[in-house]
Amino acid sequence: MSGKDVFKQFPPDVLVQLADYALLRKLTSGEYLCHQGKVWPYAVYLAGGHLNWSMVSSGGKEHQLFKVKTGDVFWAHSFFDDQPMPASLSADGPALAHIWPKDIVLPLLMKYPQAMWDIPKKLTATMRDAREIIYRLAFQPVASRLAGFILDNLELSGHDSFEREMTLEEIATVLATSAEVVCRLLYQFQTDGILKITRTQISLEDQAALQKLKSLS
Amino acid sequence: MSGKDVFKQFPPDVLVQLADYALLRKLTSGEYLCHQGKVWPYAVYLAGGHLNWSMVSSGGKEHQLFKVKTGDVFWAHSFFDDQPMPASLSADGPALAHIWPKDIVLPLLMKYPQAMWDIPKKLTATMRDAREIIYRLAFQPVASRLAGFILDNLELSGHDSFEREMTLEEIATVLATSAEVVCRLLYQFQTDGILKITRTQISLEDQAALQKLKSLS
DNA sequence: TTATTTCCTTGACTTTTATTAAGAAGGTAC
DNA sequence: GTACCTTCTTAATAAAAGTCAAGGAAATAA
Repeated sequence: MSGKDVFKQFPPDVLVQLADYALLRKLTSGEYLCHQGKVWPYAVYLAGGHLNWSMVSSGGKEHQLFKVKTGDVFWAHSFFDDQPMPASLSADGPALAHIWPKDIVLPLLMKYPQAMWDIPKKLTATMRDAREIIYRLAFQPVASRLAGFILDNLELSGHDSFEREMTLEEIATVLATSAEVVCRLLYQFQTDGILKITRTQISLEDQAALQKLKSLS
Repeated sequence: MSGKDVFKQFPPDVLVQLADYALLRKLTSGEYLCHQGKVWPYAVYLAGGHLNWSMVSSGGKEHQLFKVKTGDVFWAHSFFDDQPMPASLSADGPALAHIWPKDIVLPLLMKYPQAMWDIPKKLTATMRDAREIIYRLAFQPVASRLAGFILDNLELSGHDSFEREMTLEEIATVLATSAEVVCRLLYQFQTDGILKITRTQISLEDQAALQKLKSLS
């Protein structure tokens, strides 16, 4: 997710005006900013912390689709079509969000088409993310999805090992599987000489094998 | 998918101008309008026939995400970000498409923000569709997805039975499974008294049971 | 510290899904 | 009609994933 691109296209005086109108929401860990099923026509600028964008099934299972990170802008679906939100945003740790109701932002967008043009750009980026999620669910087994998840985290950490700050349960909601399966696969990877794991740390032993495991569809 | 909403927001003279600039593409069955992996910055108005929006995995499996129907407008991802297309559009039967390159449409959108505003609306609708696909893949077994597929087709047909015009192979690409599994499940549904099937026809016997099967996650 | 809770780990088992192979049924071309 | 090709059907088998249950390890609270 890129930064607050849309807002860059507004002239300075409008930015000041927007800052004035922003509602500040301080969120404690786990608190919800918006709920699946509720109409919520807002734009969000996340000034601090992370938000989880996740879906809950009728059977109570959860699937986390992506995170909104500090500095990101999030445009709620309801902002555009006044329909209920298809998923929920909840704080992953303490977070600070600036939010604007549709009524405030829409007139400004109409006045500054350059700013509005950044919205479809941003939505397209989100659609590409969704496409990746579908690709993985449709074509890749859990082991491949887990391999991809680990590679992403290793890249983020910059090292060849990382402390995971997510529980197995949370990882499972990202991969759309269960904690037991994640646990078993991690140890399987270790048995295969691909990783070394402790209770909370994962370190890479064989990058090529992990890459291969990720991409094998 | 709704109709060509965006174009309704342009004044009549602009619509004439757009009609002039449109490139006409006649497609024969199976022909591709755009290819996954290629940059393709166009907007499409489908004047006749259907298009399939589908993804292919590195292993050669296909997953059809949705159809573009007669009268629909399709905004290619590349139109907004100049990146390669994440999936392909191919003709499902003969089709006629009007296409406009980004260079032509973008200046007009900038001039008529009312028209541009319909784009995020449209993209949001597509994102909601993608969300449904993810929901089904993440939470529902193949049997539930098939139940939903049948219910959708029954509703479209307006009767309590329909001739399927798709092969089992095609249905399988929609449900992200294999033709054999689809076949077996159909006969399973018949055994359970939910459907009656022939080689090409499906008729409903127990709507409640099918509904339940669909929603059980 | 001890008690309590959460998280991790593992085994046994079941269910779901995929794969392979073979043959039958229907359609199409000649 | 016959030959050919596509599609459908079914069985056998294998692989993948989910579930349940139990116990251990670590973290946290009292």
